[in-house]
Amino acid sequence: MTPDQTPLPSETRPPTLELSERQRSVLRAVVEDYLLTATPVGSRTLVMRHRLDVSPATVRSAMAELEALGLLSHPHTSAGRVPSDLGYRIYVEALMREAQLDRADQLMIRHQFRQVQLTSNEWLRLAASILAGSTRSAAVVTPARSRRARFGHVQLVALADGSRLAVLVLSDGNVLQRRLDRATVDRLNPDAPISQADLDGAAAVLNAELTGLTAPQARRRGARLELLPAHVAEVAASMLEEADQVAVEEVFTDGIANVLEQPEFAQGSKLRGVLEVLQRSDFLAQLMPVLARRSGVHVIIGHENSNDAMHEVSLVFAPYGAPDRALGLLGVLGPTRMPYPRAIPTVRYLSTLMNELMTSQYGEHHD
Amino acid sequence: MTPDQTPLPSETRPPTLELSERQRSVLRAVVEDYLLTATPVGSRTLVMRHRLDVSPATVRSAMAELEALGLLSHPHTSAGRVPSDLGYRIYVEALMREAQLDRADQLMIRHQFRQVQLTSNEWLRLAASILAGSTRSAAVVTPARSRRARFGHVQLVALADGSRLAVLVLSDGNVLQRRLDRATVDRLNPDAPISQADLDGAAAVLNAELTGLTAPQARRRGARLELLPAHVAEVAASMLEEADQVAVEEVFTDGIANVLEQPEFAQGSKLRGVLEVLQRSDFLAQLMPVLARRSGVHVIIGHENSNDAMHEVSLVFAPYGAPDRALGLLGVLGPTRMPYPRAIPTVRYLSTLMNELMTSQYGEHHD
DNA sequence: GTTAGCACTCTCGACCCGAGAGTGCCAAGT
DNA sequence: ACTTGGCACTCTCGGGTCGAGAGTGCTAAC
Repeated sequence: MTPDQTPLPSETRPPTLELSERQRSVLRAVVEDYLLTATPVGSRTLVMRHRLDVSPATVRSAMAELEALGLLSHPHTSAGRVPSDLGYRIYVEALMREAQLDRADQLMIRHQFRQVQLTSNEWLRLAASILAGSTRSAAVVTPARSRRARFGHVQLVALADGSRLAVLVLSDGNVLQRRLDRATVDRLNPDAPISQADLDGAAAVLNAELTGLTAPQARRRGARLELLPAHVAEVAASMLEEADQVAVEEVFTDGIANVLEQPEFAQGSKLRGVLEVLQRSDFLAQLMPVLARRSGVHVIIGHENSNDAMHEVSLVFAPYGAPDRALGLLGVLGPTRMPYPRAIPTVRYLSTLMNELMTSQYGEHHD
Repeated sequence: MTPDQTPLPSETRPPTLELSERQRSVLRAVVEDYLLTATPVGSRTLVMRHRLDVSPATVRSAMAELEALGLLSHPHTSAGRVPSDLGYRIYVEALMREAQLDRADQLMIRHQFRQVQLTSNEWLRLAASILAGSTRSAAVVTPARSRRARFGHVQLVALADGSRLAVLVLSDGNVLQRRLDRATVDRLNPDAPISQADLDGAAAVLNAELTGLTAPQARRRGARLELLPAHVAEVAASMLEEADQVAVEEVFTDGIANVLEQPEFAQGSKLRGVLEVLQRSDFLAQLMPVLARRSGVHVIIGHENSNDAMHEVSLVFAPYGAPDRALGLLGVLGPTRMPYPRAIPTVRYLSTLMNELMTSQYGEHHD
């Protein structure tokens, strides 16, 4: 029942489970209290609020031990204790209870997805919105893309205004479209065929050439594309380029306002760096291979994050999509004082749900 | 040379131009000083910094007059003056200089658009990024959509996994795609034709039925769609539905972090309401008709905004796109202490640039 | 109409101080 | 050996005071 998280590259295993039963329950109580109140928690209030059947003095000594182990910290003498990043990790891995989302919540979420006939992008939007609302944190969802997608089907359409539309279906289920404006069409091929029939012929050539190839393979075969009519070759090259930038180019976020409300980020400038990193798409792109290595929920707490700007936030993320096909990311971002017991099951459930939706949408895969 | 802004529904014209030359120059100096420093500005520093050839005492009396007119306000006795919303408006309409973007900036922006072969959505992303960077405010860009778009061309594609892809080109240049998963295909039509030729035939029927119609017209003709094969009718209905929700469903924002840095929003919770309103798409949808009524830059300052949550922010927005075709919104959002002299020319330039791009992309229109 | 002078007001930061919370340690109890 | 009550100690936080500084409004003189 212990959930499936890992610290990132996780250099060395922390001195985890050498904790006594008392230490464990005190740590759990401190974390859970702090998650709710956001104020350092003292021995007295801890005993009262969590019905520990010991005296504050006993709790104090346990706290001192936990602090020596690096799981708790003191803002200053004579304030209560606050969990350290390591403390949160122990909590998440060993102390947190109930790692399953309520049946009721599951149904509610499912219902929202069922309610409307949604297109793929709006699934992502909805997923972000649900994540944000349910965890009161910022949610991030990236579309599912495959690094090794193969060309499926190309379709060329002649439009009334003289421009051309190219639609490319990839094997990972994504659809790319590119429009060639009339100026380009004219430049490339002043007397190009503009009948739909001609374009169908060109598309047939492209399909024969490209279907089943990955973008790099197709590029290697680029020389032979030169034989194609100029305006078709242009489309093909442009498509290749686009299919190749698998970088996460589009990110759906929601609930940034939630994080603004957290006392940790009350003076908004602290969030600035985080937002900027999040915007820079390479951050998520960089996260992708790490998360993709193993399915399930990954938790990255504070300094475990390799990026300096993220030292004060936690991420709860999961990949979704079939591991050998298109992969996307989905998760939440918040202060290290993140409601893990809520966030982790929610992210897990949503990732499995998205898996379901994607396979039902695109059918089983065969290759 | 006076720029082309309007207060929103603008109930009554403010007691605008009854200002003496002295009052005008003092108001201008106060606004420009405050835009830079964000601190209430006093008579002494004003005279020094802006080389007014009068004594502080003279400035003080002018300030008192301006305050009586409601253009300046006092945070408290014995602090400097701060422009009121009305003061900003007078400034924007009558006092602001140089309403043209530098040639250098124009070229730089153009260059960024030229540099990469971008698809339509990435234009929007780039536009938002440029706006945000150039004005140090939050930028908002919505895609161009037409309320009265007509159906252009429908294409149906049979995919390898048994699902169908429908691509619909609208007269406003937008391309919608919808995928029918295999389960739906099977349910609707267990022994549906799956050859591409069959789908081409069905597409031809759809094209004949729908081309040139608006979504409402097409819906009225819905009865006749029943004659179509079930799986095609399903696509058509689903497309109709999608084409009809012209609501601004997708909004590109950038630079929210910029606003977080402004002292006005230092304690982030003030931004919360603003972000929420911005997320709720109906806000922009509601703005659209107002802005669309006249092209050019519209400035909405603080309380001029009908929405309560926006009482402390200013918007500098412009529509883009041909007025009788697809229309989108583009602009920036920041504190009422917005750098208008920078923001207005930038928004104006970007809106004309997007106009250019769209017409060159989609060609001239004929109907 | 403009300016210098002047009394007045208000904020802001520094400082102090006491209350309160919480700790660490020690000695006594079980 | 662990637990507990007691106690001295430390540190923050809020309130209050105070002086400096900035800025105003008014008035009288230019």
